Amino acid sequence: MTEPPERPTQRDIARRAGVSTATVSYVLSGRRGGAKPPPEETRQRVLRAVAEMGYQVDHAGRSLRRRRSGLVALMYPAPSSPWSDRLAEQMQEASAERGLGVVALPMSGAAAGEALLRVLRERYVDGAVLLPDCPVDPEELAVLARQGLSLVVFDDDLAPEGFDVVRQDRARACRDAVEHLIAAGHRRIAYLGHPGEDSRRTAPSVKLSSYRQVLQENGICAATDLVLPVADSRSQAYAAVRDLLRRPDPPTAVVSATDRAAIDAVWAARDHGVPVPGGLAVSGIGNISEGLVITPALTTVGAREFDFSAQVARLFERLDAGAPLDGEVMSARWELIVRDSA
Amino acid sequence: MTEPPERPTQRDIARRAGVSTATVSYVLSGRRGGAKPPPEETRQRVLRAVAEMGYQVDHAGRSLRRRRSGLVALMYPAPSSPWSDRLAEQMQEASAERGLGVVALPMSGAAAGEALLRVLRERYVDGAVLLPDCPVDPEELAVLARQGLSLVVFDDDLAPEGFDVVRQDRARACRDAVEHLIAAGHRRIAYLGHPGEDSRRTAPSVKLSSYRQVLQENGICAATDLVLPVADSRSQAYAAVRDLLRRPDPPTAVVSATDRAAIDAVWAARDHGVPVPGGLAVSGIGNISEGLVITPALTTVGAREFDFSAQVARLFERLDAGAPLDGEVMSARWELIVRDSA
DNA sequence: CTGAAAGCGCTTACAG
DNA sequence: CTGAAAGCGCTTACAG
Repeated sequence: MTEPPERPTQRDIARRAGVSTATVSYVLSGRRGGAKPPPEETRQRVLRAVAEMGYQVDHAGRSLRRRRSGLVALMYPAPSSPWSDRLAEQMQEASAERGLGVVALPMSGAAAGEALLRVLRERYVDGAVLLPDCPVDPEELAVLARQGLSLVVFDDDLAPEGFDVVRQDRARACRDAVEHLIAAGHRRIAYLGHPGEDSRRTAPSVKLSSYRQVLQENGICAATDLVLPVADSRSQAYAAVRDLLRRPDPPTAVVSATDRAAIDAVWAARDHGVPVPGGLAVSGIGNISEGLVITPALTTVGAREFDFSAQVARLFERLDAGAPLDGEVMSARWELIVRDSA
Repeated sequence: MTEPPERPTQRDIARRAGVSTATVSYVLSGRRGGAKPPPEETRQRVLRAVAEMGYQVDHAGRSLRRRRSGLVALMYPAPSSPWSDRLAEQMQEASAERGLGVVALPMSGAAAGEALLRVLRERYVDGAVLLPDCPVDPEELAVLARQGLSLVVFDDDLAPEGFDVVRQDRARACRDAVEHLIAAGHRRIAYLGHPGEDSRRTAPSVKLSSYRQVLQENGICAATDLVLPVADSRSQAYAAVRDLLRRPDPPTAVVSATDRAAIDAVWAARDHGVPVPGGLAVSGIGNISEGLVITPALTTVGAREFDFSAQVARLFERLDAGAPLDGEVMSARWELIVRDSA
């Protein structure tokens, strides 16, 4: 009794159980329009054949016929963060309840935007949540939404056009952080940014341009040698801040595009005898929980709640609605959270 | 001229361009067996129709027909880490070159193992890399591999059965770390572990059981109040170590299941006036780059190279091979990396 | 209550 | 060089 060399299909099951493929499908899916389900005896025969042959439904066949993949995606710029992990987890839970699956699309490198769009355009998934800074063309999103794709997009500028938009007001919050530093008397303020942040599609990013704007508004020249693309790597951030502090004219404050890098900025300063915030004030962006627990607690900018249930619920509302819904604007506002590091 | 209300199909394109669907398919895929491709004039007509109607190929239709999804998956236990991020990136790059897509499956919660298996069983992907501690039944993997799924599995015990296995020898390395602490005279050694680590399918995990074994071999009673499930959260790890140090009989050393938590253990100790390693020796597991840069540099256990190209290449070899390949054993050995924190 | 049949969108040997 | 046709695996109105 050798293992089946091929994957069995419903036809194989039907033959073995002595029923039609329709009956097999009804038994397996539990669906049956309004009508009664097959009687227990038939059901058992089918299930036995399924078990004996190791039958598994085929995703391609099912989703072609159903016109639905039963899958949703979470798309976010790499590297992942506690926030993207958390959202993935919440989507996972909500999806499992409905028998749906979740895939994550961490976008790294140049090809990432294209890969993301393919997943949406070719209908690998029925819906998706896009976290901020996903490199996609708003036009495209509107077209996809019109074709029935369920989309919840974190973006501060995009108008909702058949998809929902989550506003965070990141620019405002980032500006608040820089202004906070300036109000405390800082003039030499370094910025730890994402690599390539300067040349994004909607270049430069909200974070970097907020930094530049506020400096300019306050008559401070934004020295280019104070802008460092190290915020995605903790070790790079640590090393960069260490080097910064060794310069003849070190900055007195740092804003970091990520809390991770900000925290390493704090350690770098402390390790080199520079007190925080006395010698170097540090503000992060993102509000991860680690910032609360370090000494000094990290001043940062971000959402207060570690909770995306409203956004996830909205995605599933869209999925459940037969017809396309109008776009809605939701809020998950970022705020300046002043703690001890700045 | 309003937007098409539905997604156009190749039939629509064919009609518009005045050709057959076969020609449309040939033009779009660039495939043509051995034969010559359609002439330029026809090609242009088709491409124009595609552009005008906004045609996008349908993934379900294509993969049903091709018997391939053109997708590979990376599966790993949540939360993500620099290693999983890095592997995702490398898979992304290699896949983009071949016109394939990559999805990540971070597994969190109880339903995760089931969700993972569904993705593999229902053939949502053509292949996958499974990082250590994915909660799957080896039997299942063998069956899936036999049915032609390409699988590269990080596991120290599993025999390769139609899939490849990457050996890391994690138990050995973890034991080395604990022995290193004991050799330095430590007797009260705390362990920061993953939540639920004690009751895994193959319970308990390699890391925890290595810790317990070495203590036992050295006649040290493993106090249960020194085992804390905080290694997945930096803030929890920080708080836990802080509390540990306030006890009347604090531990003199800590082993952590993650470098992240180990690093926060270092900070917690330093913040509370306990020198590292003098007052508290700390060893991590994982070897993330951040550990190199902190002060004191983190002693840890892990792979030396931040590079998965051999494993990724092997996955694609499998994918490219028409027939199923035998299972191969690869090595990405973990080592004890002694630096300054222990 | 069950089965025969159509058809989801695509690809590909094959006939012309 | 191009098109008609079969068929991938599944689901579902529909006829019996």
